[in-house]
Amino acid sequence: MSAQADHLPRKQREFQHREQLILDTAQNMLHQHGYAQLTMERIAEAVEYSKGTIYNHFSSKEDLVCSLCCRCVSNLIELFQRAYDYPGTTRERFAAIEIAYSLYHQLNPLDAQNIQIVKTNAVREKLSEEKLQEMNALEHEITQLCMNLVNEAIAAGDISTSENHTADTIVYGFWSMLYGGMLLAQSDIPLEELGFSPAITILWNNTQRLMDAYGWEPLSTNTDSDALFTKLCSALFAEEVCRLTQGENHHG
Amino acid sequence: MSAQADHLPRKQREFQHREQLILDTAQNMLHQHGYAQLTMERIAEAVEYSKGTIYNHFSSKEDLVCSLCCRCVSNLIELFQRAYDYPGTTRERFAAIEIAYSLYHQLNPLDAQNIQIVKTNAVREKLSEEKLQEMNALEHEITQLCMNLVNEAIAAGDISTSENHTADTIVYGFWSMLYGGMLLAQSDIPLEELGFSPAITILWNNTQRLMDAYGWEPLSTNTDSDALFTKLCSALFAEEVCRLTQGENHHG
DNA sequence: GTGATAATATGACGAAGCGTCAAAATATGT
DNA sequence: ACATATTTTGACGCTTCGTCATATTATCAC
Repeated sequence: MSAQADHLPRKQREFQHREQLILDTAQNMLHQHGYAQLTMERIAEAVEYSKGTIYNHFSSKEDLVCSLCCRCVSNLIELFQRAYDYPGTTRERFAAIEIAYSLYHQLNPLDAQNIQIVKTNAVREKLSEEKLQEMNALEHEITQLCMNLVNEAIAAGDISTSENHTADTIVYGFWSMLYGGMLLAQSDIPLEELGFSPAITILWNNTQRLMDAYGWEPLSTNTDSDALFTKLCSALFAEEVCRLTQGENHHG
Repeated sequence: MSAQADHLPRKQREFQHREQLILDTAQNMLHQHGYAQLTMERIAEAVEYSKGTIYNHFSSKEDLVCSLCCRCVSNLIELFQRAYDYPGTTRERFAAIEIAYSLYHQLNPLDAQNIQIVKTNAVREKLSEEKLQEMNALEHEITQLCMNLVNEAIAAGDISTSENHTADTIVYGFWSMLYGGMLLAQSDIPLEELGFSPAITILWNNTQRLMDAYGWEPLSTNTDSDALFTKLCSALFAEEVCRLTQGENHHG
Protein backbone atom coordinates (compact mmCIF):
# COMPACT_ATOMS: atom_id res chain seq x y z
CA MET A 1 0.00 0.00 0.00
CA SER A 2 1.08 3.52 -0.61
CA ALA A 3 -0.56 4.44 2.69
CA GLN A 4 2.56 3.16 4.41
CA ALA A 5 4.80 5.16 2.10
CA ASP A 6 2.79 8.35 2.49
CA HIS A 7 2.16 7.90 6.16
CA LEU A 8 5.35 9.23 7.63
CA PRO A 9 5.89 11.92 5.02
CA ARG A 10 2.46 13.41 5.62
CA LYS A 11 3.04 13.44 9.36
CA GLN A 12 6.42 14.96 8.82
CA ARG A 13 4.95 17.55 6.54
CA GLU A 14 2.42 18.50 9.18
CA PHE A 15 5.17 18.58 11.76
CA GLN A 16 7.35 20.88 9.70
CA HIS A 17 4.42 23.06 8.81
CA ARG A 18 3.59 23.45 12.48
CA GLU A 19 7.21 24.21 13.25
CA GLN A 20 7.15 27.09 10.80
CA LEU A 21 3.88 28.29 12.29
CA ILE A 22 5.45 28.35 15.73
CA LEU A 23 8.51 30.18 14.46
CA ASP A 24 6.42 32.71 12.54
CA THR A 25 4.31 33.36 15.59
CA ALA A 26 7.30 33.69 17.87
CA GLN A 27 8.94 36.06 15.43
CA ASN A 28 5.87 38.25 15.32
CA MET A 29 5.62 38.32 19.09
CA LEU A 30 9.27 39.19 19.32
CA HIS A 31 8.84 42.06 16.88
CA GLN A 32 5.72 43.39 18.51
CA HIS A 33 6.29 42.92 22.20
CA GLY A 34 9.99 42.21 22.67
CA TYR A 35 11.98 39.37 24.13
CA ALA A 36 10.88 39.96 27.69
CA GLN A 37 7.23 39.32 26.78
CA LEU A 38 7.99 36.22 24.79
CA THR A 39 6.95 33.22 26.86
CA MET A 40 6.35 29.62 25.88
CA GLU A 41 2.81 29.86 27.25
CA ARG A 42 1.97 32.85 25.13
CA ILE A 43 3.39 31.23 22.02
CA ALA A 44 1.36 28.09 22.72
CA GLU A 45 -1.76 30.15 23.21
CA ALA A 46 -1.18 32.07 19.98
CA VAL A 47 -0.65 28.99 17.82
CA GLU A 48 -3.54 27.23 19.62
CA TYR A 49 -1.48 24.28 20.78
CA SER A 50 -0.38 23.49 24.27
CA LYS A 51 2.98 24.12 25.80
CA GLY A 52 3.89 20.45 25.68
CA THR A 53 3.51 20.47 21.90
CA ILE A 54 5.86 23.41 21.58
CA TYR A 55 8.37 21.43 23.59
CA ASN A 56 7.98 18.60 21.08
CA HIS A 57 9.60 20.92 18.58
CA PHE A 58 12.10 22.87 20.67
CA SER A 59 13.83 21.58 23.73
CA SER A 60 13.95 24.98 25.40
CA LYS A 61 13.03 28.58 24.92
CA GLU A 62 16.62 29.31 23.94
CA ASP A 63 16.54 26.60 21.30
CA LEU A 64 13.41 28.11 19.86
CA VAL A 65 14.96 31.55 19.65
CA CYS A 66 18.09 30.09 18.12
CA SER A 67 16.03 28.30 15.51
CA LEU A 68 14.49 31.64 14.71
CA CYS A 69 17.93 33.14 14.28
CA CYS A 70 19.06 30.26 12.09
CA ARG A 71 16.14 30.94 9.79
CA CYS A 72 17.15 34.59 9.61
CA VAL A 73 20.75 33.76 8.84
CA SER A 74 19.59 31.39 6.12
CA ASN A 75 17.69 34.24 4.52
CA LEU A 76 20.82 36.33 4.69
CA ILE A 77 22.83 33.58 3.05
CA GLU A 78 20.37 33.51 0.16
CA LEU A 79 21.04 37.18 -0.49
CA PHE A 80 24.78 36.58 -0.23
CA GLN A 81 24.57 33.72 -2.69
CA ARG A 82 22.74 35.91 -5.16
CA ALA A 83 25.48 38.53 -4.87
CA TYR A 84 28.17 35.87 -5.19
CA ASP A 85 26.63 34.61 -8.43
CA TYR A 86 26.56 38.07 -10.04
CA PRO A 87 28.39 37.94 -13.37
CA GLY A 88 30.85 40.78 -12.85
CA THR A 89 34.36 41.44 -11.59
CA THR A 90 35.34 39.96 -8.26
CA ARG A 91 35.35 43.41 -6.77
CA GLU A 92 31.84 44.08 -8.00
CA ARG A 93 30.68 40.79 -6.58
CA PHE A 94 32.20 41.53 -3.21
CA ALA A 95 30.62 44.96 -3.24
CA ALA A 96 27.34 43.21 -4.01
CA ILE A 97 27.76 41.05 -0.92
CA GLU A 98 28.20 44.16 1.11
CA ILE A 99 25.03 45.64 -0.34
CA ALA A 100 23.23 42.40 0.45
CA TYR A 101 24.33 42.70 4.03
CA SER A 102 23.28 46.32 4.33
CA LEU A 103 19.94 45.66 2.71
CA TYR A 104 19.21 42.78 5.01
CA HIS A 105 19.87 44.95 8.01
CA GLN A 106 17.76 47.76 6.72
CA LEU A 107 14.88 45.53 5.71
CA ASN A 108 14.91 43.41 8.85
CA PRO A 109 16.34 45.55 11.60
CA LEU A 110 14.53 43.67 14.30
CA ASP A 111 15.70 40.28 13.08
CA ALA A 112 19.23 41.58 12.80
CA GLN A 113 19.04 42.67 16.43
CA ASN A 114 17.61 39.36 17.51
CA ILE A 115 20.45 37.48 15.90
CA GLN A 116 22.66 39.18 18.44
CA ILE A 117 20.70 37.65 21.30
CA VAL A 118 21.96 34.23 20.35
CA LYS A 119 25.55 35.44 20.38
CA THR A 120 25.59 36.34 24.04
CA ASN A 121 26.77 33.86 26.60
CA ALA A 122 23.57 34.37 28.56
CA VAL A 123 21.71 32.47 25.86
CA ARG A 124 24.51 30.31 24.50
CA GLU A 125 24.99 28.68 27.89
CA LYS A 126 21.52 27.23 27.67
CA LEU A 127 21.59 26.12 24.04
CA SER A 128 21.60 22.47 23.10
CA GLU A 129 24.68 21.16 21.38
CA GLU A 130 22.79 20.54 18.13
CA LYS A 131 21.39 24.03 17.78
CA LEU A 132 24.80 25.47 18.55
CA GLN A 133 26.28 23.35 15.78
CA GLU A 134 23.51 24.36 13.42
CA MET A 135 24.23 28.01 14.04
CA ASN A 136 27.97 27.56 13.70
CA ALA A 137 27.50 25.72 10.42
CA LEU A 138 25.56 28.67 9.03
CA GLU A 139 28.18 31.15 10.20
CA HIS A 140 30.80 28.99 8.56
CA GLU A 141 28.84 28.97 5.33
CA ILE A 142 28.80 32.75 5.19
CA THR A 143 32.48 33.09 5.96
CA GLN A 144 33.36 30.47 3.40
CA LEU A 145 31.41 32.29 0.73
CA CYS A 146 33.44 35.44 1.29
CA MET A 147 36.63 33.46 1.48
CA ASN A 148 35.93 31.78 -1.82
CA LEU A 149 35.33 35.08 -3.51
CA VAL A 150 38.53 36.61 -2.20
CA ASN A 151 40.44 33.52 -3.26
CA GLU A 152 38.93 33.86 -6.72
CA ALA A 153 40.04 37.48 -6.76
CA ILE A 154 43.56 36.48 -5.85
CA ALA A 155 43.59 33.67 -8.41
CA ALA A 156 42.34 36.08 -11.08
CA GLY A 157 45.07 38.55 -10.17
CA ASP A 158 42.58 41.22 -9.07
CA ILE A 159 44.31 41.34 -5.69
CA SER A 160 48.03 40.93 -5.31
CA THR A 161 48.80 39.03 -2.15
CA SER A 162 52.53 39.59 -2.14
CA GLU A 163 52.66 41.62 1.05
CA ASN A 164 51.65 40.70 4.55
CA HIS A 165 48.03 40.04 3.77
CA THR A 166 46.44 36.77 2.69
CA ALA A 167 42.88 35.81 1.87
CA ASP A 168 42.26 35.29 5.61
CA THR A 169 43.47 38.73 6.46
CA ILE A 170 41.42 40.39 3.81
CA VAL A 171 38.20 38.59 4.60
CA TYR A 172 38.73 39.26 8.25
CA GLY A 173 39.24 42.94 7.53
CA PHE A 174 36.08 43.38 5.50
CA TRP A 175 34.03 41.15 7.70
CA SER A 176 35.07 43.10 10.79
CA MET A 177 34.19 46.35 9.18
CA LEU A 178 30.83 45.18 7.90
CA TYR A 179 29.87 43.40 11.07
CA GLY A 180 31.02 46.19 13.34
CA GLY A 181 29.53 48.81 11.09
CA MET A 182 26.11 47.20 11.05
CA LEU A 183 26.15 46.67 14.78
CA LEU A 184 27.03 50.30 15.32
CA ALA A 185 24.30 51.35 12.93
CA GLN A 186 21.70 49.23 14.67
CA SER A 187 22.76 50.11 18.19
CA ASP A 188 20.66 52.49 20.17
CA ILE A 189 23.47 54.98 20.14
CA PRO A 190 22.05 57.83 18.11
CA LEU A 191 24.75 58.20 15.48
CA GLU A 192 23.16 61.28 14.04
CA GLU A 193 23.48 63.08 17.35
CA LEU A 194 27.17 62.27 17.31
CA GLY A 195 27.43 63.92 13.96
CA PHE A 196 27.46 60.74 11.88
CA SER A 197 25.67 60.79 8.57
CA PRO A 198 23.65 57.74 7.54
CA ALA A 199 25.63 54.68 8.42
CA ILE A 200 25.11 52.69 5.25
CA THR A 201 26.64 55.31 3.01
CA ILE A 202 29.61 55.73 5.28
CA LEU A 203 30.13 52.02 5.38
CA TRP A 204 30.04 51.85 1.61
CA ASN A 205 32.64 54.56 1.28
CA ASN A 206 34.85 53.01 3.91
CA THR A 207 34.82 49.57 2.40
CA GLN A 208 35.52 50.97 -1.07
CA ARG A 209 38.50 52.66 0.46
CA LEU A 210 39.63 49.46 2.12
CA MET A 211 39.38 47.63 -1.19
CA ASP A 212 41.61 50.26 -2.75
CA ALA A 213 44.00 49.80 0.15
CA TYR A 214 44.29 46.13 -0.79
CA GLY A 215 44.85 47.15 -4.36
CA TRP A 216 41.71 45.34 -5.40
CA GLU A 217 41.29 46.08 -9.13
CA PRO A 218 39.59 47.93 -10.64
CA LEU A 219 40.33 50.69 -8.15
CA SER A 220 37.61 53.11 -7.18
CA THR A 221 39.69 55.90 -8.69
CA ASN A 222 38.91 54.35 -12.09
CA THR A 223 35.26 53.67 -11.26
CA ASP A 224 32.14 55.61 -10.51
CA SER A 225 31.35 54.09 -7.13
CA ASP A 226 27.92 55.65 -6.87
CA ALA A 227 26.97 54.31 -10.27
CA LEU A 228 28.24 50.89 -9.26
CA PHE A 229 26.12 50.97 -6.14
CA THR A 230 23.00 51.80 -8.14
CA LYS A 231 23.82 49.24 -10.80
CA LEU A 232 24.23 46.40 -8.33
CA CYS A 233 21.11 47.33 -6.46
CA SER A 234 18.91 47.25 -9.51
CA ALA A 235 20.56 44.17 -11.00
CA LEU A 236 20.40 42.01 -7.91
CA PHE A 237 18.11 43.44 -5.28
CA ALA A 238 15.40 45.32 -7.13
CA GLU A 239 12.65 43.74 -5.10
CA GLU A 240 14.39 44.35 -1.79
CA VAL A 241 15.15 47.98 -2.56
CA CYS A 242 11.53 48.39 -3.58
CA ARG A 243 10.32 47.00 -0.27
CA LEU A 244 12.74 49.28 1.48
CA THR A 245 11.56 52.47 -0.13
CA GLN A 246 7.93 51.46 0.31
CA GLY A 247 8.58 50.90 3.99
CA GLU A 248 10.07 54.35 4.28
CA ASN A 249 7.07 55.90 2.60
CA HIS A 250 4.75 54.13 5.00
CA HIS A 251 6.50 55.43 8.07
CA GLY A 252 7.04 58.95 7.01
CA MET B 1 29.91 69.37 65.63
CA SER B 2 31.88 67.61 62.93
CA ALA B 3 29.86 64.50 63.73
CA GLN B 4 27.07 66.00 61.68
CA ALA B 5 29.43 66.73 58.79
CA ASP B 6 30.96 63.26 58.86
CA HIS B 7 27.75 61.45 59.46
CA LEU B 8 26.33 61.17 55.98
CA PRO B 9 29.68 60.77 54.26
CA ARG B 10 30.53 57.75 56.40
CA LYS B 11 27.23 56.12 55.58
CA GLN B 12 27.74 56.90 51.97
CA ARG B 13 31.23 55.50 52.08
CA GLU B 14 29.94 52.26 53.53
CA PHE B 15 27.21 52.19 50.93
CA GLN B 16 29.61 52.66 48.06
CA HIS B 17 32.03 50.16 49.50
CA ARG B 18 29.26 47.58 49.72
CA GLU B 19 28.20 48.37 46.18
CA GLN B 20 31.68 47.56 44.94
CA LEU B 21 31.65 44.38 47.00
CA ILE B 22 28.43 43.29 45.36
CA LEU B 23 29.76 44.11 41.91
CA ASP B 24 33.03 42.31 42.55
CA THR B 25 31.19 39.26 43.76
CA ALA B 26 28.78 39.26 40.87
CA GLN B 27 31.66 39.63 38.44
CA ASN B 28 33.43 36.65 39.93
CA MET B 29 30.31 34.54 39.82
CA LEU B 30 29.77 35.56 36.23
CA HIS B 31 33.31 34.57 35.32
CA GLN B 32 33.22 31.29 37.14
CA HIS B 33 29.71 30.00 36.61
CA GLY B 34 28.20 32.01 33.79
CA TYR B 35 25.17 34.23 33.46
CA ALA B 36 22.65 31.44 33.81
CA GLN B 37 23.92 30.63 37.31
CA LEU B 38 23.95 34.25 38.41
CA THR B 39 20.96 34.83 40.68
CA MET B 40 20.20 37.57 43.13
CA GLU B 41 19.88 35.01 45.91
CA ARG B 42 23.31 33.59 45.25
CA ILE B 43 24.88 37.02 45.13
CA ALA B 44 23.20 37.92 48.41
CA GLU B 45 24.42 34.72 49.99
CA ALA B 46 27.97 35.29 48.75
CA VAL B 47 28.23 38.86 50.06
CA GLU B 48 26.46 37.83 53.29
CA TYR B 49 23.65 40.30 52.96
CA SER B 50 20.05 39.59 52.17
CA LYS B 51 18.34 39.96 48.85
CA GLY B 52 16.51 43.06 49.99
CA THR B 53 19.81 44.82 50.60
CA ILE B 54 21.00 44.02 47.10
CA TYR B 55 17.81 45.59 45.83
CA ASN B 56 18.67 48.71 47.80
CA HIS B 57 21.58 49.11 45.42
CA PHE B 58 20.21 47.83 42.12
CA SER B 59 16.61 47.99 41.07
CA SER B 60 16.81 44.77 39.08
CA LYS B 61 19.12 42.00 38.05
CA GLU B 62 19.56 43.70 34.70
CA ASP B 63 20.52 46.96 36.37
CA LEU B 64 23.13 45.13 38.38
CA VAL B 65 24.64 43.53 35.31
CA CYS B 66 24.58 46.84 33.49
CA SER B 67 26.40 48.49 36.39
CA LEU B 68 29.00 45.78 36.04
CA CYS B 69 29.37 46.59 32.37
CA CYS B 70 29.61 50.29 33.07
CA ARG B 71 32.52 49.60 35.39
CA CYS B 72 34.21 47.58 32.67
CA VAL B 73 33.70 50.29 30.08
CA SER B 74 35.13 52.82 32.52
CA ASN B 75 38.27 50.73 32.79
CA LEU B 76 38.46 50.65 29.03
CA ILE B 77 38.13 54.42 28.88
CA GLU B 78 41.07 54.78 31.24
CA LEU B 79 43.24 52.83 28.81
CA PHE B 80 41.94 54.91 25.93
CA GLN B 81 42.70 58.11 27.76
CA ARG B 82 46.25 56.96 28.39
CA ALA B 83 46.68 56.27 24.68
CA TYR B 84 45.11 59.59 23.79
CA ASP B 85 47.59 61.44 26.01
CA TYR B 86 50.64 59.80 24.41
CA PRO B 87 53.02 62.49 23.17
CA GLY B 88 53.42 61.36 19.56
CA THR B 89 51.91 61.91 16.15
CA THR B 90 48.14 61.70 15.81
CA ARG B 91 48.55 58.50 13.89
CA GLU B 92 50.66 56.98 16.65
CA ARG B 93 48.12 58.03 19.22
CA PHE B 94 45.28 56.50 17.28
CA ALA B 95 47.28 53.32 16.88
CA ALA B 96 47.80 53.38 20.63
CA ILE B 97 44.05 53.52 21.13
CA GLU B 98 43.72 50.47 18.99
CA ILE B 99 46.32 48.65 21.05
CA ALA B 100 44.48 49.69 24.20
CA TYR B 101 41.33 48.15 22.82
CA SER B 102 43.05 44.92 21.81
CA LEU B 103 44.80 44.63 25.13
CA TYR B 104 41.63 45.14 27.06
CA HIS B 105 39.95 42.36 25.15
CA GLN B 106 42.85 40.02 25.59
CA LEU B 107 43.24 40.75 29.27
CA ASN B 108 39.55 40.66 30.10
CA PRO B 109 37.94 38.39 27.55
CA LEU B 110 35.09 37.46 29.86
CA ASP B 111 34.27 41.06 30.69
CA ALA B 112 34.39 41.97 27.04
CA GLN B 113 31.87 39.24 26.35
CA ASN B 114 29.65 40.33 29.19
CA ILE B 115 29.53 43.87 27.87
CA GLN B 116 27.71 42.39 24.91
CA ILE B 117 24.94 41.06 27.15
CA VAL B 118 23.85 44.57 27.90
CA LYS B 119 23.65 45.42 24.22
CA THR B 120 20.95 42.89 23.44
CA ASN B 121 17.34 43.90 23.51
CA ALA B 122 16.56 41.01 25.84
CA VAL B 123 18.36 42.88 28.61
CA ARG B 124 17.91 46.45 27.42
CA GLU B 125 14.15 46.08 27.57
CA LYS B 126 14.36 45.59 31.31
CA LEU B 127 16.90 48.29 32.09
CA SER B 128 15.96 51.37 34.05
CA GLU B 129 16.16 54.65 32.23
CA GLU B 130 19.03 55.88 34.41
CA LYS B 131 21.28 52.90 33.84
CA LEU B 132 20.61 53.10 30.13
CA GLN B 133 21.64 56.75 30.20
CA GLU B 134 24.72 55.92 32.22
CA MET B 135 25.79 53.35 29.67
CA ASN B 136 25.07 55.63 26.75
CA ALA B 137 27.07 58.41 28.36
CA LEU B 138 30.10 56.11 28.61
CA GLU B 139 29.74 55.00 24.99
CA HIS B 140 29.55 58.63 24.02
CA GLU B 141 32.70 59.39 25.96
CA ILE B 142 34.64 56.74 24.03
CA THR B 143 33.35 57.88 20.67
CA GLN B 144 34.11 61.46 21.48
CA LEU B 145 37.67 60.62 22.42
CA CYS B 146 38.27 59.07 19.00
CA MET B 147 36.48 61.90 17.28
CA ASN B 148 38.64 64.48 19.02
CA LEU B 149 41.79 62.71 17.96
CA VAL B 150 40.72 62.48 14.33
CA ASN B 151 39.75 66.14 14.40
CA GLU B 152 43.17 66.96 15.78
CA ALA B 153 44.71 64.94 12.96
CA ILE B 154 42.70 66.87 10.40
CA ALA B 155 43.53 70.19 12.04
CA ALA B 156 47.22 69.27 12.07
CA GLY B 157 47.04 68.35 8.39
CA ASP B 158 47.92 64.70 9.05
CA ILE B 159 44.73 63.69 7.24
CA SER B 160 43.44 65.56 4.26
CA THR B 161 39.67 65.66 4.32
CA SER B 162 39.11 67.08 0.90
CA GLU B 163 37.33 64.04 -0.54
CA ASN B 164 34.12 62.38 0.54
CA HIS B 165 35.25 61.52 4.02
CA THR B 166 34.97 63.62 7.14
CA ALA B 167 35.94 63.04 10.74
CA ASP B 168 32.64 61.17 11.23
CA THR B 169 33.31 58.85 8.36
CA ILE B 170 36.81 58.07 9.45
CA VAL B 171 35.95 57.40 13.08
CA TYR B 172 33.05 55.29 11.98
CA GLY B 173 35.30 53.28 9.72
CA PHE B 174 37.90 52.52 12.33
CA TRP B 175 35.42 51.98 15.06
CA SER B 176 33.48 49.49 12.92
CA MET B 177 36.61 47.60 12.12
CA LEU B 178 37.86 47.50 15.68
CA TYR B 179 34.50 46.65 17.16
CA GLY B 180 33.66 44.05 14.56
CA GLY B 181 37.14 42.63 14.65
CA MET B 182 37.14 42.16 18.40
CA LEU B 183 33.68 40.62 18.35
CA LEU B 184 34.77 38.18 15.68
CA ALA B 185 37.89 37.38 17.66
CA GLN B 186 35.95 36.74 20.84
CA SER B 187 33.15 34.79 19.21
CA ASP B 188 33.05 31.06 19.63
CA ILE B 189 33.65 30.65 15.94
CA PRO B 190 37.06 29.03 15.83
CA LEU B 191 38.88 31.42 13.54
CA GLU B 192 41.95 29.20 13.43
CA GLU B 193 39.93 26.36 11.97
CA LEU B 194 38.78 28.71 9.25
CA GLY B 195 42.39 29.42 8.44
CA PHE B 196 42.63 32.76 10.22
CA SER B 197 45.83 33.60 11.98
CA PRO B 198 45.69 35.34 15.36
CA ALA B 199 43.07 38.00 15.18
CA ILE B 200 44.91 40.80 16.89
CA THR B 201 47.76 40.83 14.41
CA ILE B 202 45.41 40.77 11.48
CA LEU B 203 43.43 43.60 12.94
CA TRP B 204 46.57 45.63 13.43
CA ASN B 205 47.61 45.13 9.82
CA ASN B 206 44.14 45.92 8.53
CA THR B 207 43.80 49.13 10.46
CA GLN B 208 47.27 50.25 9.41
CA ARG B 209 46.15 49.69 5.86
CA LEU B 210 42.96 51.65 6.44
CA MET B 211 44.96 54.54 7.84
CA ASP B 212 47.06 54.53 4.72
CA ALA B 213 43.88 54.51 2.68
CA TYR B 214 42.86 57.74 4.40
CA GLY B 215 46.29 59.13 3.67
CA TRP B 216 46.97 59.44 7.36
CA GLU B 217 50.56 60.64 7.65
CA PRO B 218 53.13 59.30 8.27
CA LEU B 219 52.15 56.42 6.01
CA SER B 220 53.06 52.90 6.99
CA THR B 221 55.24 52.68 3.93
CA ASN B 222 57.57 55.16 5.64
CA THR B 223 57.31 53.48 9.04
CA ASP B 224 58.26 50.22 10.65
CA SER B 225 54.81 49.19 11.85
CA ASP B 226 56.06 46.31 13.95
CA ALA B 227 58.51 48.55 15.72
CA LEU B 228 55.77 51.09 16.32
CA PHE B 229 53.59 48.40 17.85
CA THR B 230 56.35 47.37 20.23
CA LYS B 231 57.22 50.94 21.07
CA LEU B 232 53.67 51.90 21.98
CA CYS B 233 53.18 48.76 24.02
CA SER B 234 56.20 49.35 26.18
CA ALA B 235 55.66 53.10 26.47
CA LEU B 236 52.01 52.95 27.47
CA PHE B 237 50.94 49.47 28.49
CA ALA B 238 54.00 47.81 29.96
CA GLU B 239 52.09 46.57 32.97
CA GLU B 240 49.19 45.25 30.92
CA VAL B 241 51.44 43.44 28.46
CA CYS B 242 53.26 41.95 31.40
CA ARG B 243 50.03 40.63 32.89
CA LEU B 244 49.10 39.26 29.51
CA THR B 245 52.28 37.27 28.99
CA GLN B 246 52.16 36.03 32.58
CA GLY B 247 48.62 34.82 32.02
CA GLU B 248 49.70 32.94 28.95
CA ASN B 249 52.51 31.25 30.85
CA HIS B 250 50.09 30.17 33.53
CA HIS B 251 47.72 28.51 31.14
CA GLY B 252 50.17 26.82 28.87
C1' DG C 1 -17.24 -1.04 12.06
C1' DT C 2 -14.62 -2.24 16.18
C1' DG C 3 -11.21 -2.89 19.19
C1' DA C 4 -6.10 -3.00 20.10
C1' DT C 5 -2.13 -0.27 19.76
C1' DA C 6 0.84 3.44 18.78
C1' DA C 7 1.53 8.28 18.40
C1' DT C 8 0.51 12.72 19.90
C1' DA C 9 -1.45 16.58 22.73
C1' DT C 10 -2.57 18.40 27.06
C1' DG C 11 -2.29 21.21 31.17
C1' DA C 12 -1.57 20.49 36.16
C1' DC C 13 2.50 20.45 38.68
C1' DG C 14 7.18 21.13 40.82
C1' DA C 15 11.12 23.91 40.79
C1' DA C 16 13.39 28.19 40.56
C1' DG C 17 13.97 32.97 40.24
C1' DC C 18 12.48 37.86 40.55
C1' DG C 19 11.02 41.66 43.16
C1' DT C 20 8.12 43.38 47.37
C1' DC C 21 7.07 44.73 51.86
C1' DA C 22 5.74 44.41 56.68
C1' DA C 23 8.21 43.43 60.50
C1' DA C 24 12.63 43.03 62.99
C1' DA C 25 17.03 44.85 63.93
C1' DT C 26 20.06 48.41 64.23
C1' DA C 27 21.67 53.12 64.51
C1' DT C 28 21.03 57.96 65.85
C1' DG C 29 19.90 61.74 68.73
C1' DT C 30 18.12 63.60 73.25
C1' DA D 1 17.39 55.04 78.69
C1' DC D 2 14.05 56.19 75.53
C1' DA D 3 12.08 57.77 71.04
C1' DT D 4 12.74 58.14 66.36
C1' DA D 5 14.85 57.30 61.95
C1' DT D 6 17.22 54.20 59.07
C1' DT D 7 18.51 49.81 57.36
C1' DT D 8 18.16 44.86 56.94
C1' DT D 9 15.74 40.81 56.54
C1' DG D 10 13.51 36.77 54.52
C1' DA D 11 8.88 35.04 53.86
C1' DC D 12 5.65 35.70 50.29
C1' DG D 13 3.29 36.39 45.78
C1' DC D 14 3.90 36.06 41.11
C1' DT D 15 5.73 34.56 36.82
C1' DT D 16 7.92 31.31 33.93
C1' DC D 17 10.29 27.21 32.66
C1' DG D 18 10.20 22.43 31.57
C1' DT D 19 8.15 17.66 32.87
C1' DC D 20 5.15 13.90 32.79
C1' DA D 21 1.11 11.11 33.79
C1' DT D 22 -3.11 11.20 31.64
C1' DA D 23 -6.33 12.05 27.93
C1' DT D 24 -6.98 12.34 23.20
C1' DT D 25 -6.51 11.18 18.62
C1' DA D 26 -4.81 8.48 14.72
C1' DT D 27 -3.55 3.95 12.66
C1' DC D 28 -4.39 -0.56 11.37
C1' DA D 29 -5.73 -5.55 11.51
C1' DC D 30 -9.65 -8.23 11.23
